Parts: sequence; structure tokens; C-alpha cells
Amino acid sequence: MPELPEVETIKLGLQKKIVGLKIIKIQINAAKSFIGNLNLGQGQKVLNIKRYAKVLAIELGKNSLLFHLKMTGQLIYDGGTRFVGGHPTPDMRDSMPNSHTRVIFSFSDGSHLYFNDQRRFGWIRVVDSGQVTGDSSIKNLGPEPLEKEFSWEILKNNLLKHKNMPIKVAIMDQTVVSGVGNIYASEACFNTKVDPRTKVSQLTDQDMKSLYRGVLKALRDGIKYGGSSRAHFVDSEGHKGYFLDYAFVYGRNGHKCKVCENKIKKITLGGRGTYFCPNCQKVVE
DNA sequence: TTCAATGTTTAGAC
DNA sequence: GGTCTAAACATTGA
Repeated sequence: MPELPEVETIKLGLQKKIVGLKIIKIQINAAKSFIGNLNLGQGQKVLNIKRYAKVLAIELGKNSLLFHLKMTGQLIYDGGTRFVGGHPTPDMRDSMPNSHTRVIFSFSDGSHLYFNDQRRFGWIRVVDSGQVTGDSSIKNLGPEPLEKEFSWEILKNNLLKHKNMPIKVAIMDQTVVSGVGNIYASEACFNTKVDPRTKVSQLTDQDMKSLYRGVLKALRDGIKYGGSSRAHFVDSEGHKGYFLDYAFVYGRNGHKCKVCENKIKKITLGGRGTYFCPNCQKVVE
């Protein structure tokens, strides 16, 4: 489930683990998963790790490595203890590499970072460090929702680019607000008590303020429980305890709403599965 | 066997 | 140009 909160969790975890380590080898098992010259990454020390929406950036000095996990990417760090992040699968606990391992980073202290990606939509790209924010995956992104500068007025102004769009589809536009994917878009609408089909133009300023808070709550809850999933893992309790266990609506078609006990409904919006509670969430008229 | 799956880009139709 | 939909990428599991 690599959306913003998962990538943030990975960033925080890797900052503690690999900053200061030198990359001594990069092994590529799937050519399409690694773009650029791997020699530019080898032999360099990890200086810092940043996140731009769903893109993870490992800074190495002259060059940087950008990661996008897309739908099924996961990063597994093994250095005595194991740290995992990204798409949750039971085999995260097993020995690495496995059949889904696309790229392996070996560090100077003998530890490893594995990039696994079942569907191979994800990628790692080597870029000049000065070009990170100019990369095509980053340069067109809208505001970071967790930055102080982000406000409900900014959200409203950006949403108004899509007056006729259903609100749930509009907040997934990465130029409106970056990092909100399909799971958190449904959750944000639930938090806001708004029907995901409501047109942007029908939302009042009050609704916009509420939506702003709803988006932040969804993302913060995700980060909170992403961390909890990691804790479970370290305790060898398997892959249970990740955010989807705490989701109000996503993936809960036919189940009882956690607030009112009505049945959660699933529809398709903008070609994507969309979940909501018809009782809690109303179309704004 | 068919369909949907956490993301993004691109082609094509209005 | 804007806006929107569908397809493409590759694989798995229900």
C-alpha cells in the first residue's frame, strides 16, 4: 500500500539504518526496474533520505537514487534486524532475496536493502542530485499535505481546477495535493462525511475546511499505523496490524460501518474502486 | 476463466 | 487547449 504514509514510514526507518553507510554493490535482477548507470550509485555513501509525495530519494552526494514503489513495491532492509515497508505480503518475513526481488543494494557493513516488486511497475532511477526536484516524477507535484504551508485555501483553489469532477477523483490528482492515493482518498471522504461522488463545485468553504482536515487525518492515521505494522513485524508477529486493519471504508465492501453499522458500499469512480458509507456520507446539495 | 488490485503515463475521443 | 475515459505496464489471487 505504498502511498504517502507508507513511503514516509520507509523514509524514517531507513534514515536510522543506512545514513552513513557506503553502497559497495548494486545488483540488478530485473533490467526494467533500474534506470540509469548503476556505476554512479556504487561506492558512494548515503548522505540523507528524503521523500517527495510517493517518491523516495536517497542522496549520495553527486548522484541520488529515486524510488517509486507504484502498486506492489516493497523495500526490505536486512542488517541483523529487519525493517520492511511498502506493499505488505506475508513473504516479507522470509529469507531474501526472493522471486520478486528486482534490485539488491549491498552496504559496507554487510547489510542489504532489497527492492521487491511483484508487478514490476515500480522503478529506481539514478539522477544528478541537483536534478532531483526537476525529475519528471517530482516536478509537477502539488503541495505536500503535511507541510505547514499547506492550507485549506490552497486545497480549495487547486480543487477548483476540476469543478465537475467527483471530489474523490479530484483529490487523487497529484497536482492538487501530492501523495493521496486510492486508499486514502476513500478514507478522507469518509472522515469528511462527504459522498465521494459529490462534484467539487458543490462543496462550500465549510466542506473544503472539513475535507482539508479529513485528508490530514487519513494520512496521519496511515503514518501512525504504518509504524505500528513495523513494530509488529520486528516482534515477529507477521504482517498483521497495518493500516488497512484500521481503515474505515477501504476494502470493507459489505461490512458494517464502524460508526453507524450500515453496510459499506463499493462503486467505481474514475475507473477506481471507491468505498463509502451511504449513511454517514452525503452528497452536498 | 474472468476480473480487480495500492500508481502513473499516454493515447484517443469529444 | 481542456476534460475525461480507457488502455498500458506485469502478475497474482479470488
